[in-house]
Amino acid sequence: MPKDQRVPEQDASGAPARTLRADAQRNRTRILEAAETVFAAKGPSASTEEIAQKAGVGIGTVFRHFPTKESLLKAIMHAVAVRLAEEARALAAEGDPATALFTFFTRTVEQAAEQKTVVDLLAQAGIPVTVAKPVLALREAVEVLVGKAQQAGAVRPDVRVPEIMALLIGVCQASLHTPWEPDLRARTLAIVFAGLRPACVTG
Amino acid sequence: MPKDQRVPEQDASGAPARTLRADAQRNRTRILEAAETVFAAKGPSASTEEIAQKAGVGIGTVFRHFPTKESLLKAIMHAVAVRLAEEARALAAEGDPATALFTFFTRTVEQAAEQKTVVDLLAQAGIPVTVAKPVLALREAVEVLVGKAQQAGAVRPDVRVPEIMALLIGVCQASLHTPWEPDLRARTLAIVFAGLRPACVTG
Amino acid sequence: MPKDQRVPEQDASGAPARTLRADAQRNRTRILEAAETVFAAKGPSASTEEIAQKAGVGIGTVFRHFPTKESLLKAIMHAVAVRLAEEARALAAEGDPATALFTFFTRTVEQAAEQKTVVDLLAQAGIPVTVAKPVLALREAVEVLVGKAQQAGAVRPDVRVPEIMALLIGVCQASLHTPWEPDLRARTLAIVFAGLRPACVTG
Amino acid sequence: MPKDQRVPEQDASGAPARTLRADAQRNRTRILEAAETVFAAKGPSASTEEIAQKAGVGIGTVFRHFPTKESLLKAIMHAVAVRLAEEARALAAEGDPATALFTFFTRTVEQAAEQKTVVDLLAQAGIPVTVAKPVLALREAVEVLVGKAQQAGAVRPDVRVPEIMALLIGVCQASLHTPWEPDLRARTLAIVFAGLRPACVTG
DNA sequence: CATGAATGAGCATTCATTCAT
DNA sequence: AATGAATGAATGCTCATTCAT
Repeated sequence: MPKDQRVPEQDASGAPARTLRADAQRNRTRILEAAETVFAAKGPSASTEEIAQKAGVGIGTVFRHFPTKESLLKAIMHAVAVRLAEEARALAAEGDPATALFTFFTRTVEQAAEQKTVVDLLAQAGIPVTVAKPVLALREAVEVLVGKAQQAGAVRPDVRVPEIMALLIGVCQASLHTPWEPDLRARTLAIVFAGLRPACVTG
Repeated sequence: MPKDQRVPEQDASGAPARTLRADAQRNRTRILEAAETVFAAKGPSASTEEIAQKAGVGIGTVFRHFPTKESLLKAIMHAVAVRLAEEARALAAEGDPATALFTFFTRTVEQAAEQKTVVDLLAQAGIPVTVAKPVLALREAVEVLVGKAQQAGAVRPDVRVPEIMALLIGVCQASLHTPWEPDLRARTLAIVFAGLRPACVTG
Repeated sequence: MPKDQRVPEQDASGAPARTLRADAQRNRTRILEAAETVFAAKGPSASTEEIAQKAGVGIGTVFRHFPTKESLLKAIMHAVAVRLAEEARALAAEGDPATALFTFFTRTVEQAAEQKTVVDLLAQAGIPVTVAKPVLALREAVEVLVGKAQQAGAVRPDVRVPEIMALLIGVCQASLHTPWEPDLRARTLAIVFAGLRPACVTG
Repeated sequence: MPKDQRVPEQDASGAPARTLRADAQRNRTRILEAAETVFAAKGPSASTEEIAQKAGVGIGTVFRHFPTKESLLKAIMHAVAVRLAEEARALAAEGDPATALFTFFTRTVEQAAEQKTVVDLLAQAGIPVTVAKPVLALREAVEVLVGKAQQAGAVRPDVRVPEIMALLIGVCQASLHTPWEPDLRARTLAIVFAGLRPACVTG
């Protein structure tokens, strides 16, 4: 029945498997943005109604796009996961292997300080077998970074990915509850990074 | 017929500045215990009714003692803070200065893995100027531990308390979202501890 | 470029007094069929959206043809009424006057067991002055059947149409709530038919 | 914890398995009454809010007593079932065996004409194995009536209970959709009763 | 003081209906 | 004409909080 011009999906934004009319696409984006903002500010218990309002759409529109509050949350998580994974891959491709992991770590923590959502995502990215594809992609990207850092001798060879993820999650979480005074974040990360580097003679 | 012997408040339990009838005091304690259990299991969104039930009292009794759900949460946080501070002080008094901090850190993380409440507390204990007395007491106790560890040469002298608190919070939070496989926790802590120890020749 | 040949309305399908484009007519039919199926299965609380989907048209199209859910329901009722009236007339024309009424009665009940819609229709066909033409047509057709049955001596002369309609409605309704075990329906109808036949010596 | 005077449950009113404070009992009754009225008028799709309003209580109170809309409906059904079963038993005990069944039948239909709820109940009392106890009790009471009527020779011996229930349901349903003109109900019942009575010589 | 019934604002979700494309 | 996205009132249900018993 469709006689309208479909729009190819730019999947980078954690989007649905369907093609949408232009205006629907626009609304979908606005809803996601609003949701990201609101959830970031108030956590996942924020009301769907508020999101609809902030997005400037009716409540029904939100539920047409995301049939469940949880599905909306998931969509945002995916978007964030995709973004982080891209950053990780970019750093792995271009950056200095010896510092890329640390850079990624630092940037992610910086984002987390402002975006509760990043933290919530990472919470899901935890260590166990996570199902969602974008989250897995993120973990794989981090694995690459870790591998390169170890080959470059910047990270001890016996360190494994799970504990790095745990630390990443942890510092991000901490940043939520910590109005990092100017360089507290830097000092905290310095400790973690020092712990990751190969030891020397440690008498 | 006075079955009304007043009881002085034992302030260690983060209690109110009033004296209570013996049975009231008993109820207060039962409510706190129930709340700690329930909140630990389900997080702060657990329903007040459930707590009342577990405590074996009516809802009204809960609200008589804690006029707000939030005030109940706060009371528990205080209790936890007091407990942790005591552990810290005990370790500072008795333990080996070189390891006491690490021991405290490890124990706290272990508790956090089971007690969501510990994590929530630490979140409040963050870095900024926290008002609540018990929380301040906790931070002071940690300061002592850090000081001793530094004097013993077990922690780098330039490390300050705020970043240690941040790491403590972080690893605790992470433990919530991480079904720590057998020794993941140990490996994660190892990295943090390595980062805290004095470096050697680090060229 | 007129692909616009108007088509006169075949009123037998309970349709509107307008002429429609050929494709519109086709859609109208598909919607009615879908609605009959869906309403038959789920009753009148079925969602309009589901009907649109089953008909393979957009929601908007449904509402263009039937400006209200109720109007759609009414249209279906009419269609069913027309069908039943036709059956009644056919039986009156061809069948044995002594049994035609009973046959019609039986067939209708059989249909009702599967088609909630038939029951709903009959509910409207009740006894009072019903406005809708197709429903009146049905009642007239039944009147003919009754008249012939009475002339044939198969039905007591003092029986009137309203109570027959009431019984028809009733047994149909009952069939909805009664997983007729093999011949329960037959036994139930037998009682009704026995009640309709002329008594004998009844002392 | 309870220190208040409990009230023994008068189970005849389809009541819960709990004892209630006097005021709660009062509210429960008012809710049931309101619900019976409202459901009778608008069918089971009537809104719970409306019932609360009519009962003069808050919405929360309704849900405290009946945690689900369906549970409320069920409670009413039970109450009706109990009432009908009592009428049946009373007639079986005191009445003339030859007419008791017919009297019960007639009375029930009379009630149904005004109380949609009676009809809805009977719909559930259908023929199959119904689980709810009060409904079973009703069917058993009817069985007794039928048995006595057959022993008295007022009902043909080959008639079984299921078809009588089906007819009862049917006529009740019909009465809902039929503003029975003065004696239409009587004439309809006359046919059913004639069908139930032993035939004579029926040539 | 203790109790638990009552309250009602708040929330996720559905669905008939409207309207821009 | 057809489409399906948008709308928002309505609904069932939860839960912190109040208050009569």
